[in-house]
Amino acid sequence: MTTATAPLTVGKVAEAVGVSADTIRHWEHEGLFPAAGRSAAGYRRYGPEAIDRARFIRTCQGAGLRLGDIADLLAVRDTGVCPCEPAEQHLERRIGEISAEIARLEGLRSQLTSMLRAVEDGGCGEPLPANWCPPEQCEEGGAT
Amino acid sequence: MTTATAPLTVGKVAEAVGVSADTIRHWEHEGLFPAAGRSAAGYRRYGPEAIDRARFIRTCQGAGLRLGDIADLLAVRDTGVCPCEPAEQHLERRIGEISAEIARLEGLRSQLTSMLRAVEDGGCGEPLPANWCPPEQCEEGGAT
DNA sequence: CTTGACCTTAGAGCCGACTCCAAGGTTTAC
DNA sequence: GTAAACCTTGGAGTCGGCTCTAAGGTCAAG
Repeated sequence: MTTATAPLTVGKVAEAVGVSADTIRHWEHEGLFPAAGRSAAGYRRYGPEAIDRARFIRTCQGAGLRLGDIADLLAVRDTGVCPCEPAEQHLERRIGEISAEIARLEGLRSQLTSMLRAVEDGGCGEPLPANWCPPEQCEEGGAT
Repeated sequence: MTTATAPLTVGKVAEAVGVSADTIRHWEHEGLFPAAGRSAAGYRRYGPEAIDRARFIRTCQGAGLRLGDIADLLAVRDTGVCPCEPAEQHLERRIGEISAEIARLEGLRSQLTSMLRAVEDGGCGEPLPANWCPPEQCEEGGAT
């Protein structure tokens, strides 16, 4: 059992989860990583659990959570309790946000699509609520 | 016909289209508005066409185009030609981007939804590909 | 012992579209 | 004539998550 806590450097942790060392340092700066232990020379040294932590963060990011949210979850996790409860709330909120965004984008897309169709069909007729054309030009059927 | 070109100030133009004067100045800075004429005191003075221009910009923004895209369209518009052709390309590109984003968000949402369901159902069982819980805890069926 | 790959720091830069600030000059309404 | 409401400028700040830089110190391999 004397496999000695492998003295991971920041770069090793980063590599293990597929991010840059800068990113890990950034996470530390943002409070997602507690201040790491340091070697004599001042290098950050991590135990293997740091990789779990980093992976956790990545997973949460994959789930669309922001660093601030993830910091919340980590704070709970660090008490030794599963962050499921707060995670539930974050997830619900996030799902709501995503649904709203999808709805917005779908509305936008259908708007753009009909614009595009109008442009393809009739050219400069009246493709838009506003005037694509300079007021002097293209004003053939000026129904204001 | 001597209604004299109403000497609109930046604030008037802004108000007419529902943005701030700062925004108009920002647009000018970004090249969407040509340098306006100035009054003796150095105030920007606009003719009524500035309102058309601003409205055009707002409409394009509503269509999800970025300022850079809109600047392109305006450049065409300023030659006296309808920007329908380039607009078509911008619209197509934008629609593609939006569709991709919708797809991404839908994937994300269904992922989050199933996570949420798992969390609601079973608690800390195995709601996530990563470990929500600190490695020491909750590890009941550790299939790595 | 040298070379090269790592590590350290603080701080600036990026994307997009504003928004706000200070400190002053101008115009307008009463 | 005076006060309020406008205008001017340039530059910094906002949000999010990095990414890059410079100028140095450290460590492992050969």
